[in-house]
Amino acid sequence: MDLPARASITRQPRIVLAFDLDNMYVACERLRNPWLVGKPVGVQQKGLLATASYEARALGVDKLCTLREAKQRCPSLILVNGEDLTLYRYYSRRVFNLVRSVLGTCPVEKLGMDEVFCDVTEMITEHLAELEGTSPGPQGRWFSLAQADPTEHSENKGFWYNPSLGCPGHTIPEPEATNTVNSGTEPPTEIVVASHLANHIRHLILTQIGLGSSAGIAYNKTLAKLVGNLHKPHQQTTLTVHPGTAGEYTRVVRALLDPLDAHKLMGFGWKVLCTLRDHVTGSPRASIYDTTTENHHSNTTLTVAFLRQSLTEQHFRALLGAQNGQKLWNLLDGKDEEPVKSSPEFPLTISIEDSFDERRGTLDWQGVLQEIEILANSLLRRLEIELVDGGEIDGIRSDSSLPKPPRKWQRYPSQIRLTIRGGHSKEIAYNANRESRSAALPVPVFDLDVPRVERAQALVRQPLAGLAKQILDKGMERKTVEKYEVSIINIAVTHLQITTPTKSINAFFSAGMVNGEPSLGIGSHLNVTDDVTSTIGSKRPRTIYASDLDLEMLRELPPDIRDDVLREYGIDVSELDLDERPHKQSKSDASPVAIGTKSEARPSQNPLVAISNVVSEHEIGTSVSSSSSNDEGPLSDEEPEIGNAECTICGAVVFSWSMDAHIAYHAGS
DNA sequence: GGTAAAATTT
DNA sequence: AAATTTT
Repeated sequence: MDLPARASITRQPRIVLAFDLDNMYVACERLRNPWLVGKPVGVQQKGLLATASYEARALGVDKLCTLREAKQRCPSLILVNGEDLTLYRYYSRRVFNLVRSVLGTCPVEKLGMDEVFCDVTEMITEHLAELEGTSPGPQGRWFSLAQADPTEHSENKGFWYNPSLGCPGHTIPEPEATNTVNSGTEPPTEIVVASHLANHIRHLILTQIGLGSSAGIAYNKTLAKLVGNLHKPHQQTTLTVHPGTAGEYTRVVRALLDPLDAHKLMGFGWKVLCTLRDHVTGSPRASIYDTTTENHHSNTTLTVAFLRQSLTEQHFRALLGAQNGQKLWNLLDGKDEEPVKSSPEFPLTISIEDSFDERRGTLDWQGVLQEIEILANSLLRRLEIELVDGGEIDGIRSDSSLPKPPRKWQRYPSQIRLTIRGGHSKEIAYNANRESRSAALPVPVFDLDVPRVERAQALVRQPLAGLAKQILDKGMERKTVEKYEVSIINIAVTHLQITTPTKSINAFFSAGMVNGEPSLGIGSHLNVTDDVTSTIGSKRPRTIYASDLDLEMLRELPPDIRDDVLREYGIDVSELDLDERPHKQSKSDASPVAIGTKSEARPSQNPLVAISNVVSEHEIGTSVSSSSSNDEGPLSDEEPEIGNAECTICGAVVFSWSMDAHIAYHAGS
């Protein structure tokens, strides 16, 4: 053979697409409530602005600023509460499923909520092989796709593209430069075709799901992601140089990477940068949390060029570990062999957490248990949505008219872990003060015949209360003798398995005893002491009216899940006239319903159904900063702050601000 | 910076 | 099993 002996231990370069959904949270909120389209929108999580729409950024709103700053800079900013992630998970999964169905057997990896990597080497190679010896017709080339999900997009078996037009969108280097400056090196056909494929997938995501995206196309993950971020909303960028062209590749990639902050490369996180900085500056501990700037990565920006010139491969291996150091060192040259790993159909862990400020997070033992129970309940709810196959598609029942199939768990977590971060000091480094304990997950939590609240309560009694005790009694800070300071509580289930668990726990549901002691009152109906109930959440439960819910949308839900939703909000199903034709509702006959604060732990609406989560002016006032003069909070008023309006078409009463969207809903159906 | 999840290290 | 690190 003419192959050099043991030619490449190193892998062949892969053709990688990296997709990034544009402004995902805002885009999702706009799908739920089209009234938000074109307006300056901010997504709020706790007291901060998690993200802002491009309109808002144009008006001077920075990401990562406090709500007060945001409102100050841009009074017209519309805030949406984004603490409940259900809606984003839903779209994230739809995008992932769509991409996977288009690409067939090619690996598709989900990175977080809004990013997807695809290794399309196989697909491109096969396509090119089929084209061998043929020439493009008048319409160009036909790219035949893997059999897509027939129910959702049977039309889309492929797409036309014109290879002679080069890559759609931006390229690096620019095509002119390729032709004139260099000796006419054309981009490899495979990367051009991959670029067309990426373009088509973006088109599908936009037309079938309604989300805009950006993409990067390159010969490895790091570079694909990196160039994808170069031109952001609704664009794509292709790095056309092939690693085989060693000289040119190095030149182009270095020109690209050298001026960048190394932090932009995957793997160069805060810790790694601190380690490197300490050794470069020779001043160990110079880079701990900087309280003056309140910035985690600090002072000196380390560029890729600087790192490569001031340190060596050996330094990297010594400082960061032989394996990891080598990988990171190679990254400085844009060398990255990380394979695109197919994301499993089910995650390996599922966790849920809530954060607490001093007000909410200074709790006695009862209070801690109460918060844990709320989280446990949310977690169980999520497990049922995501792990139980009850004919759900993307978390929503598909057809309520079919006989209900037996609800079967698709995965069984076997461990449960409780993590608590104590203390509210600003000084604590990002991840410090976290302690976790884990235990076997009692099998009876899978018994769907037992009401979820009961299973949640049982889970608190065993084993969560015990785990909490272990954590809190081992040197967690407490404010007074009987108050604990907690800033984060997280509950995770892990070790998800396909096989049904066997280990059984005696009398799991029998109330009363924890470790031989009488159990503490946990359920809200139990012997909760004094003011605990009334201080659930940072505000008093807000009064809303049943008519505030979008009845039209609710009617569309299958009865069982709809009832479940309503039950969750404590709404008496009989109050709502859901199964009959809509009749007039006026404010006076709508019944007040108490709803807690919005968060993942306390969802206040079905995020897929509610028209939106727009935060009222008053709430902004409260959450920004406690200039609120009374402990009750301004929202304890009987009157809703927001005007309602009655739909002239169906008579439903909705928020005034959502009427546009409501009308649009009629138009669309 | 809040939330979720994975991988790696101890 | 717990803690750390990254995205």
